[in-house]
Amino acid sequence: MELTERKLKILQAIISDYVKTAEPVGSRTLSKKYDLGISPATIRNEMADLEEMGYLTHPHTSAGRVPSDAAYRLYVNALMEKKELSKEEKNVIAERLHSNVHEFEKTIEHAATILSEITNLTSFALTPTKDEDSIKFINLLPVDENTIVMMIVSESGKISNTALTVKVPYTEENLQILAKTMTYNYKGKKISEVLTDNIIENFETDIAAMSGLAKDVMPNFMKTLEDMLNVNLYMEGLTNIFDIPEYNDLQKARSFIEMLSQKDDFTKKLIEREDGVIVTIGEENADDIMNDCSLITASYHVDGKLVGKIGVIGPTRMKYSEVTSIVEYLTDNLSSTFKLESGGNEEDER
Amino acid sequence: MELTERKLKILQAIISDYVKTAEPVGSRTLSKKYDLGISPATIRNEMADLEEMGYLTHPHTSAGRVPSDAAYRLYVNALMEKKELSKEEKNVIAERLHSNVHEFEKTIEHAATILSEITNLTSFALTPTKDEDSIKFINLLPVDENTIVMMIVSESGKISNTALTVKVPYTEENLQILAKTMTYNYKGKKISEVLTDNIIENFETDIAAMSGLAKDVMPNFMKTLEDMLNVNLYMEGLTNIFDIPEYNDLQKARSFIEMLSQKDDFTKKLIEREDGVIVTIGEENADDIMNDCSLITASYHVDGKLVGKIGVIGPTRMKYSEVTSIVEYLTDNLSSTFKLESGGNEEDER
DNA sequence: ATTAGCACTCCGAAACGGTGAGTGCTAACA
DNA sequence: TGTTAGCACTCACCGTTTCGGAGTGCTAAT
Repeated sequence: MELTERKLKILQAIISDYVKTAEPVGSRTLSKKYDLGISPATIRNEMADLEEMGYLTHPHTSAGRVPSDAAYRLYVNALMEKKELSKEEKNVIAERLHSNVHEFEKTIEHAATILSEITNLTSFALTPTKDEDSIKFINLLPVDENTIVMMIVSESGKISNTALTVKVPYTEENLQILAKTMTYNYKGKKISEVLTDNIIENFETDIAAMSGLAKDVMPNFMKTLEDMLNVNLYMEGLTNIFDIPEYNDLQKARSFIEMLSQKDDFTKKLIEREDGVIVTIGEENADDIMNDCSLITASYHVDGKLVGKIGVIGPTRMKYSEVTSIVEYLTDNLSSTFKLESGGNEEDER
Repeated sequence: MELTERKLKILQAIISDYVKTAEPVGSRTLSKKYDLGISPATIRNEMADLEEMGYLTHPHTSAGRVPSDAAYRLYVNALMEKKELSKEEKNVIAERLHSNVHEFEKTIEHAATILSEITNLTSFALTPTKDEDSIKFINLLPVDENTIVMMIVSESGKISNTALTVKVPYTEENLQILAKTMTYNYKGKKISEVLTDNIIENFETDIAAMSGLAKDVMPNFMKTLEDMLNVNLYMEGLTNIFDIPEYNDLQKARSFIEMLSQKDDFTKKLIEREDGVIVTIGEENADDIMNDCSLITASYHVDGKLVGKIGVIGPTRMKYSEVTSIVEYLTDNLSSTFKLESGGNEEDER
């Protein structure tokens, strides 16, 4: 069967109405509210066709029609006109985002807050995966007799440090030497490689002769590196779910919240998604428990290399056009923020 | 009216039964399940008395009795016998806690996880308030031409650092001098005082002559100090609420989750609570939205000075005896862990 | 091809009635 | 005088029924 112009119009009207009201939309309502120039009966015929084609469903015989996942997909791919955010909207977002840039992670978190407040959905933000990140230098600093601080700075500017207790006495000179040696050995190496290869072991035997210090330091070194690879997930507006009619039911609200509370699982799912603006609708989500959700994510870049993600999750019935635009604008904005911040000199246009 | 021995026994039985079943308990059930040696009719009379005295309520005429907040309070204060945890239980907790001590904050977070899993309630943990913490030393380290790292170590062992971009060129010597001067000026001062007094301004004028470096460094210094004062709230088992019959209702579950999602507010409430093991029941909680929750918190100590909190929140119907013991044991354990960690000298068994 | 008309379906809200757990009261009992 | 058995009464709960309305699909007329 052909998807005629008229069918598309009707479909669009149904989607638009359903997104607003969350009620199955009937032929009468449709012909009244949207002047399509045809009578309810005609619309009914068309709707029957659309249902046959898989774009509409029927909660039950005597109810109106509801768009299927396929309908939303069609809408997102073809029908939807990208909503250009107005100047004011853009300003609001940009201003709010920049009102709070003094720290990297805070900015990311803040972005999630903004996103949630604007869309009234549950939003999340993922700090960059640092697989590509490499070690810039390592420093060891004395604190007191049996405490030292190990500091690791990565190429991307991430700093991580740990206090560690050493059992053997140390001299400041020893520390310096160990730090220099470590820097010399690991500088430029990818963190993930340092962790997977058994570089550490080799190194330990090399240096063992020098001092027992290394024995105290190295295990912590690895742990700290692990921490540096960890991504953080921020989530905002979790309780917005309660305002959404689809989830006006204890079971559904429960499973939604439980799903998002499994932060590790959810993080993994997010990391696996492709970069760029990605929309997955209902059953397109591999995971069963997300089968009546839609997920919109977009990736931002730090320094052109590291990639983090930000996005929203909500019912399949959502304002795809608007939300997509907002998510996209936010990530663009984040990317450019982090380009400026890290380098200061923006000569490259990639 | 007198609270006779028998009335207390009945009350205790009612509480015990209600805590288990979450169903209003009737006179017949009571006389059958607990051999009090009196008939349902007698129990009814006593229950009527207890109701008059404010210890019981009636959901409706023909329902069993339900303990009031006052009853729980009485129970906690007088009736409850402190449950001594068994050796195994203690071992399980201790082992789990110590399986993961490589980092301070992680340990705290981990404690919350354990607590939630054991009690099946929603648990939380608060990192110590650092009002009392003071600065130990400050260091500035070169990274590249226009990036340096500022590291602040506090008396309690907390380390915090930030990368900052400096606009003026610097020499390593300059950094050293600035760091030394800062350390000299702030060492031993409480962080909160440094932030509130306008020490900074004075300092800035002092040092202005030396280099423009200070201008780049000082604002970041304050921000980092602020961050160091911030406490973190970890929460676990939020969705346990869904398994509790009292919250088997969208409205209630919603308000519970919303309340706990206001992390800032909730944190404030926790900080304001006294130290030690504190139990607040239902309407005893100042906040309206917590009027049908009970809150059990206890404080742990770091290095004998800083105080953090850990606890659970759940329906007023909870196993006070058990939960209190667990919370207490956990905090004791945390306190001694952090004593060991910082000091190294363990005088206690284990 | 479109539309008006009509019988039909089915959800959801409201009304109904029976059941059972539990109470309060009274009178008998030890 | 405290305790208990008996009994009438209450009321949430649950399944059933009823009814109206929104919406459909089909057919026949335009």
